[in-house]
Amino acid sequence: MQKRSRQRDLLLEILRSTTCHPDADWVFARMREQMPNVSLGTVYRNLSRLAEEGIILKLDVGQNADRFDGCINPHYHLACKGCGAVVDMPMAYTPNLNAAAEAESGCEIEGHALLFYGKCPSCAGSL
Amino acid sequence: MQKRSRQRDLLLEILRSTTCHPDADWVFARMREQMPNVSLGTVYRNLSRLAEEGIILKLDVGQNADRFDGCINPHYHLACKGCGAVVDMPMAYTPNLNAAAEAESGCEIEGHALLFYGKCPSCAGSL
DNA sequence: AACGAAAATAGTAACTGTTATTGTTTTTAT
DNA sequence: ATAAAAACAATAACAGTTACTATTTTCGTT
Repeated sequence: MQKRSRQRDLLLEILRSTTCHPDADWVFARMREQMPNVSLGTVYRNLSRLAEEGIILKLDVGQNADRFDGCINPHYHLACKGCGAVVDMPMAYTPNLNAAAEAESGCEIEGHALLFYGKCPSCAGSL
Repeated sequence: MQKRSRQRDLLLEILRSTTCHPDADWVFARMREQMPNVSLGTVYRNLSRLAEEGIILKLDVGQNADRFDGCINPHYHLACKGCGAVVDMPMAYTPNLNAAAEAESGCEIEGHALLFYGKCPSCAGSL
């Protein structure tokens, strides 16, 4: 039987109030500001759990640490080679890709992740 | 000034003779069969280096360990939730996606990775 | 072919992100 | 209010990877 916790509520609130696709450490730091004794394990445990429940999204962006996203409608991302940021791409999600992939492959497709690499608007042009 | 090494030559030969998108440990095991004193550090060092030089491909498939691919013409992959395998998808690479992404985003796109998740042909249907 | 500087290696220690463990606290149905 | 279940804080353990150091290999020069 599942029970609420102030820690998980705060975590979700923090994650939903940013667009920065943070990693566990960033979330931990924000949590500590309001709840100084929260432990890193709790952050990891709840991030995993919420992701498994489909309440948040876990992103694998090829950098060392996993990133998380409070926005769960399917969309694509760019990992910026300049500043390391992960930003949402303003382009339509293409559910057709799944069918296209299933067509000749013999695979059972459940979903896809499309990750662009390059430079975010702030870093483009600069270097 | 760059120098060849028997270790790196063997590594590349091994990687090019398989289609299984192995991780560092797998490569290490195959290396040891033919070169019993090779060290794991050497495997990691050369995998990174070859990937940086664009001679091989480093894949980030959301599992714990990075995977590597001796085939560098751009193509897409599926990470199988059943057996953990990473398989090539028989579908055309879409260079247009880069332009589409660049269009409204203000980003400078260098490339993209498209990863499907689901089940590979062997695992599809089974469970 | 031998020499020597630069590059690469083997072996090992260290580091990073994450998960597991354990004893305590919090939650919630009764 | 009670007590069982769930979640927690703190910390240890773990996996994958990188860094270090002393030794070996490569290869241009002699």
